[in-house]
Amino acid sequence: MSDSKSTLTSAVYDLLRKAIIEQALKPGMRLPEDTVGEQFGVSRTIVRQALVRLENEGLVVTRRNRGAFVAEPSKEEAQQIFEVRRILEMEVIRILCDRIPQSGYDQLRAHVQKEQGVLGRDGPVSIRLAGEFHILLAELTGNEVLARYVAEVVLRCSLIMSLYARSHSSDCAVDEHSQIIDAIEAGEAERAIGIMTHHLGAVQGRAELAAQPDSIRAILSHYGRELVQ
Amino acid sequence: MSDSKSTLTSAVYDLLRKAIIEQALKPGMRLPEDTVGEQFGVSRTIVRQALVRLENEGLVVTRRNRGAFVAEPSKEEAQQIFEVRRILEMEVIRILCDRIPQSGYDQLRAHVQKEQGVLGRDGPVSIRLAGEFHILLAELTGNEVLARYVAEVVLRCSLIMSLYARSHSSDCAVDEHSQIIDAIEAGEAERAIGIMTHHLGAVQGRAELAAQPDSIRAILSHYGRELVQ
DNA sequence: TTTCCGTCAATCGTATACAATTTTGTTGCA
DNA sequence: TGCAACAAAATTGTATACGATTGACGGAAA
Repeated sequence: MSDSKSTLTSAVYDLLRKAIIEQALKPGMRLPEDTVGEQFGVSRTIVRQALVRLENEGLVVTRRNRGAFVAEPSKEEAQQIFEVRRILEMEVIRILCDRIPQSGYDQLRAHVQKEQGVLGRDGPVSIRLAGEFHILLAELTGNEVLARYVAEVVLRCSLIMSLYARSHSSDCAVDEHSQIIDAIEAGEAERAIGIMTHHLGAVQGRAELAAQPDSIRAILSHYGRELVQ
Repeated sequence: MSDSKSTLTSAVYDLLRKAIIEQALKPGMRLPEDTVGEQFGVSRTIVRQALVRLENEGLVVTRRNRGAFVAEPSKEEAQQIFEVRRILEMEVIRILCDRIPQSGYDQLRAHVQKEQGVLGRDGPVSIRLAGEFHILLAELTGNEVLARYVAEVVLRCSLIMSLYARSHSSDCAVDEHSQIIDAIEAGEAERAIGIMTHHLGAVQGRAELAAQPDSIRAILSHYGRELVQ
């Protein structure tokens, strides 16, 4: 992903992205170029380039002369992202049932074990790991373009969950991850797709049920935006 | 796409992207920040930001301390992009058969007419229009995220065609565009998907048959790279 | 008290400057 | 002639500077 790109820009980009996904930086939060730059000991030039990349991926939005903010996807946008995610991941399953590298199952099962290791806790790590399982699935297809898009929508889904979901409890999710692996290994594409659809539907459902943003600042900033514009 | 960013960066980005798609800037060509900046009368700061965006979309690659180049997708990468395009566009058809705005057919037919208007000529305009038909289809789904990804892969396919295809003659393509519209209007999802698959297959086939890059400079740069690294 | 307007601080948009790195050209030598 | 080493030019990576825009605060008028 970061190719052989400029070290500093990619470093800032990686850190900001991780902070957003792990909810250290919450949706709606401002990201002043000066502040971020001082924090990391780099100039605004670097931060700005990282922000451009983050905006392209939908994790950050910028308003002219106002600066960058962690994205707060609307419910419509969230719906669209989930739809695209479902489209892509269904096809990932189909491809994997057709062709999967030898080490694939080992990698997947190892990842699930990592997930089970942090199962009780409801922290940022489990959020990140849950997403990374799906990204790993996509990478195993060998199609890097597909994997990149899957990674993008999975990350944005993590952001959406942090906005709309009350709890990230992914207890059932981990179990479903195992079921997906089993179904792929059995070559039962349709069953695997069914589990994945159900899995994503559950994730999406948890987001939609808790329709209210759970942070006061998100609510306020939302109302504030309506007043302003 | 460019959001509310009426900035210089977006202007340079748009111009460069158009130039790449229309093959004014050919794959492998260098894009020195100075030169581009002088050409458009802006500083390197602006150009660099535009290049960052173009790289994120896969139209440009940059090598550290070496600068930016118009992307030269390998055949493997081209294959992957076509695969993702097929996945996305099939789903676009399915969605449109399910729901399509009233004005949809008018917009589509108007676009096909524009394509037929430039049918004889084999110039950059027809290349752009052919791609824009598919982007328009995606936009009609109402799913902006989906539309954005479709636009991205379509653009990259245009780049691939300019690398690997001997001729861009899209005579049959225009006709197939009409057939796709008809099938959608008739509500025959599977037939529409069949036509689209065949359509994309033909495009992909034209690219693969002419497996040799048709520009000497592309060949040389490829050999050059092998020697250096 | 409320509303309007002006000033001000904060922050961005852009250009430029300097350092670091790569590429190129040239010279000397085998 | 061919190769190696060194010097010069070109180009990128990063930081800083300055003008421009925005939003906030506060005072004055209705």
